[in-house]
Amino acid sequence: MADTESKAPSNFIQTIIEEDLKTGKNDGRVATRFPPEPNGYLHIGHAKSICLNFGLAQTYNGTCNLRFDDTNPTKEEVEYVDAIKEDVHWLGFEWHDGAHYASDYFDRLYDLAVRLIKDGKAYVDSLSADEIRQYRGTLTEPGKDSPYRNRSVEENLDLFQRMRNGEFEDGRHVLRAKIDMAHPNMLMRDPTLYRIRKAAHHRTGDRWCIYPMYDFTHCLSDAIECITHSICTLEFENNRALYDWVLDQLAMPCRPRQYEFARLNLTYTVLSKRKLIQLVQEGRVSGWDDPRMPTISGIRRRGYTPESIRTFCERIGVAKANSIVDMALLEHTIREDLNRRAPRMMAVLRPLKVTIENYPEGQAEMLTAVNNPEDAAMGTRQVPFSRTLYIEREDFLEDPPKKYFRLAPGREVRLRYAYFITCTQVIKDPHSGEVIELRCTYDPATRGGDAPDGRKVKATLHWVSAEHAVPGQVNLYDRLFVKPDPDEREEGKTFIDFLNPDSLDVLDDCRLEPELAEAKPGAIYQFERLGYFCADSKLSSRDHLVFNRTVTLRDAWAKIAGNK
RNA sequence: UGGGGGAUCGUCUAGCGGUAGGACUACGGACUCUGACUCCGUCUGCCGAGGUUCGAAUCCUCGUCCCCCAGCCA
Repeated sequence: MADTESKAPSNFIQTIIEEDLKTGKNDGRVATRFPPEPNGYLHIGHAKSICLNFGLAQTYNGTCNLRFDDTNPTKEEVEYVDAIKEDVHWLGFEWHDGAHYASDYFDRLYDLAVRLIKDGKAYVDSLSADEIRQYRGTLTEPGKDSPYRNRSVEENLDLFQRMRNGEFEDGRHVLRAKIDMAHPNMLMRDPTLYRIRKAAHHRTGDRWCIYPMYDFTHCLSDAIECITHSICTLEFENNRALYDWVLDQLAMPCRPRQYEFARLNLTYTVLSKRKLIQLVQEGRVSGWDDPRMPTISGIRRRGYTPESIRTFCERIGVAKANSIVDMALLEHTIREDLNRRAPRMMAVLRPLKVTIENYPEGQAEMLTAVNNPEDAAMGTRQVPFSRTLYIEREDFLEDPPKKYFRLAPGREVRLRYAYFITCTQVIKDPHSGEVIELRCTYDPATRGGDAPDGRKVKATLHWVSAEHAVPGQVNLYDRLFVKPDPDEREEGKTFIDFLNPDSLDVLDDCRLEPELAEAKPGAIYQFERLGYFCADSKLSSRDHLVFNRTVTLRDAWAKIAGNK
């Protein structure tokens, strides 16, 4: 309590809430809601809204409802409601009072619509969709009244009842609010309140053949649930007038207020359900939970933690100006989190054979490796070393450029937690000329990785013992799009044209430190010097290990090398 | 051209008449058995023009640019 009072509001919505609290509005109650339509999977943009709404409830000791905005049976499915629940839970939030559904309010909504008709505030229109569009006017020209606008209350009541009874085909009639066909706000030109849709609803089945529209449903659902602050995104600013109009006509016990904030945009990805569903349907990704997808399920499978997502949502802030957040911030928050908690392991993704010529054949020994230098409590483990090893192909260069510290002919480097080795000979495939093996010598005095004579090496390489290593597949993921803003208009092109052809690189000949054989699906690791990885929650098993790269480590060398 | 919103470092964001601050990025350095982490340092910003004021990102005026709205989607 003292905590929330002493902290300065961190965004304009908190400022509003604190003002409301100060003036005693809503009896000091704060009630928010997260209202997804179950017509797709949640993405990182929704995470912003979830963190905001649930976070506000936590901060001000209020409540936050989960409410499915399920008023369009032709687009909604239970698969989506289940996925949404799972995602909200995974993010770390518990909704108040069980899941709510707008469809739970269909009866009440219907009664309220009848009341509007009785009050002469709504009428059944029998114009076709096309005609309604024509009658609406344009941005600069007023619309004109429908010829059905002045039907009697009795006739409207009768027609609406018969709409409900299923006497008419889809599109034959609609219920409209009677507001003002010349209103400068297009949404106020007699908006549609109900339409006929002879479709089964995922919860109400075929009990209904008329369904309420968003603008009628949302505000009343908020009022029914006694929401105090109804927070939505900027594109609903125009809808606020209608939100208020509906609530003003129907005296509800609670009077919620709508506030709008800018939705999240992220570089190198797209965050619109329409586009994400297209990626899935066209098979550009393996599914909603493809680790390249910005969906919560994709991000989760990629190895992101809920904590890192919440931190991200805090850092991006909440404001009213549209913006595009740099993907680098998201990557920073996951690195920050994983650095603290991910056990370190050694994994060689593109193996290059190394023979330690002066190490006895058939011998092996265990060396002690630190599990996490950031957390001593995570302890140590034993890693086997032997005469034949694998190192990363990119850690050897026959003709190294200036600042390249790694292995090269005649050069000495350290094998992490093991020994100093020196490259004495390079063996190439006689046909291709490709380097296929390195012959090296090791210095037995450097066991553990320190030279008693104090000599230094510039590089430390990760490695695995050939006979002890376990095979595995590693999926290297990169940004889904090549352009920071795939939606940016370019002649004749769509966002599909900017998909990154290299967003997935499957490496199936990787050699992993033995301990990784025990990796449980979803387990997170840092593969030293490479990045953070997680065992794929769907595909990884003891028999076939599959790891997903969550994010690379920051890489100073890549920058140096890349700049030339 | 109607109505509704919005403009602060490269990016996101604070500021509420009194020295423009933070985070990310970038760059430089220190440290290092991960070219990681950590630490230190540097660069860059109030959309423009007027006005009010001792003093303006903040108040006023006039512009400019950007976003949203013409679904029986949400």
